[in-house]
Amino acid sequence: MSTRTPTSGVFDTKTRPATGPRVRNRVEVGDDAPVSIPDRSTANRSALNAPSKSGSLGRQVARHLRSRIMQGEVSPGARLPSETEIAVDYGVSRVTVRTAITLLESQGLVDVRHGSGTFVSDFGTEIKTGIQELRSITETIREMGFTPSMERHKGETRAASEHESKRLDLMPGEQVLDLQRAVYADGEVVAYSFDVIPTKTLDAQMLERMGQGSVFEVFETIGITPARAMAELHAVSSQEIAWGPQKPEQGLFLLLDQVHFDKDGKPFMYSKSYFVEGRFQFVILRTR
Amino acid sequence: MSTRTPTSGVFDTKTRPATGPRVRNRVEVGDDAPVSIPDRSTANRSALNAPSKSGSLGRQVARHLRSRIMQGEVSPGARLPSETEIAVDYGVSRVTVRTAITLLESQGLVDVRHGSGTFVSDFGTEIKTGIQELRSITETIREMGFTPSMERHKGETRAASEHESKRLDLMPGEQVLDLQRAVYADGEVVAYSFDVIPTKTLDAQMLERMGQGSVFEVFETIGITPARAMAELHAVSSQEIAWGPQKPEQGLFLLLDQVHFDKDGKPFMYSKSYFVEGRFQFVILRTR
DNA sequence: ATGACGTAAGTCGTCCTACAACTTTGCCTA
DNA sequence: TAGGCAAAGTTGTAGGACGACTTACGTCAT
Repeated sequence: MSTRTPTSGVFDTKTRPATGPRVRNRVEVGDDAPVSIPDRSTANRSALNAPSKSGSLGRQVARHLRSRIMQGEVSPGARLPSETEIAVDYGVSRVTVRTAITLLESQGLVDVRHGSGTFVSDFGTEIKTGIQELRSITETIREMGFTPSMERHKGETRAASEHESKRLDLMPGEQVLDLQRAVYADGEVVAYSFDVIPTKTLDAQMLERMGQGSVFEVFETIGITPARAMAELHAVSSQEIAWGPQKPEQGLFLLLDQVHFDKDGKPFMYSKSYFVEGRFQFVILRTR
Repeated sequence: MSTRTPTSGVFDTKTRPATGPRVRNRVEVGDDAPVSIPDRSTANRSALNAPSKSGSLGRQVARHLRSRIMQGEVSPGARLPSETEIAVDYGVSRVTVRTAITLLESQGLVDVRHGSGTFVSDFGTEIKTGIQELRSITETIREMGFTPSMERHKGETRAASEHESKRLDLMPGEQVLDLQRAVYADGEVVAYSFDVIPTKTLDAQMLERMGQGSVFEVFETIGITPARAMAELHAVSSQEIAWGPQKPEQGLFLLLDQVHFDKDGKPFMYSKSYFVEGRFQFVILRTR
């Protein structure tokens, strides 16, 4: 069973220059047994209740399958159980399983072959680093096996600029929280984050908590869940961005300029994230 | 019915500096009529035959719906016809329409609301610039309303480097076509493209045609269809990349370093695309 | 006239059953 | 041994049905 491994190691980290912690997943392309998943008779049916109550059934199944895949329960390249089996396993209809699998396929996680089966993509383990995933930076760093930390450089309320008002759909002169922080992975700076948050719907206590932990967590407590983000990508070379003792000398950054929207399509945060070139690995999966 | 327009105009092009042709879509946030689509009785059924024969029926419908949306047939924010209507319109089952819509939803093109309908995302017209779409650069430029052109700077066969062999899964020393081209939009250079293509499965005539038009078109004729691409993003500042009279002086580029895979998961091209910062707009839609 | 409430129509979500299209396997035959 | 054929398994599509949710509208009481 140890044959194959076709495109394995295409994207490993060997070619990295020895420059600090390269934030990225380790690639572990596993076996390709045509077999599938342990016994687990009908346990997955109830597994849906606990963590993922939100969204349609299809989404819930997709989430659960996704986590199982990423935890390595199915090796990259290996076949998933048939749609019928999965349906029985989760106690849902095959239609629901199909919507779930369609979702995973569009995310590039699996590869559906007519008449043959559904296979886990060979770069399945990479994808969680993907840029189209909506996660906070610290969360991403943690998932990649590093210890994230942040250092607040600035945190004050001021009037929004014209540019910010436009992106956040604010009235001119409305108050915003201006948050400037450095993001570290295992003690090395990997990004500089500039967040702008309207204070209209926030009280003082929340503003305080924003500066400490994850901004998204605070939003979560008041029922605001990020649903989408529109981002622009830019290459930036400037000495005006970074600060502190670890300020990178070359001043090269990858800028992720993005507006975050909640599920109702309302913008609730505008952030510019300057990633230090070479320290943070962006992987994109493009699909047909 | 002319109310609403919730988050319209969040991403317009007003803030562009007057620097040449900014390759990007013009945003035309239209009305938000709950109405839908012109008459067209049952014409769409046959419309599927012509351009899009490949892929499942669901994919074909998705492609066609996609093009209709992007051509502005439905304004952003407006509702699509109901799934049943679309099914009748195209002469397919509602199941097929649902798989198509699921696809579009996962691409962020539409927003499906239970009990209400399917709505075109407010940034619908932007997304075609999206990075997760798999298209050639020239194709993208053309879709954005500019006239693409290319100028070949170099086109020769040589042995693959170790780095390239690894990414393309080649034996050491295998021959590759080294293609270096400048990409123009309306006569202004927007990118510098470095493609490396294994010559093993190609004859001389094809190698010649590679240099001229779209590389993907040539691959198409021999049955190789791009299915996925893994890309890395980098910010690059260098004077060694560009050439010619329009060589940008600041030397700032956004590098898309990617390997293209066919539907069998085999790599068939390795390309580095250096986009001149500020000339080419990258928009990313991130979803939950 | 105005506001709250309930009803009905429209739409998406899920289910069931059935069959077609495709892939893979393995057996059978020449 | 090589080729082809058949069968089993899997995904793709179809049609019908009902539940869940949203919206609009009409009714009724204030």
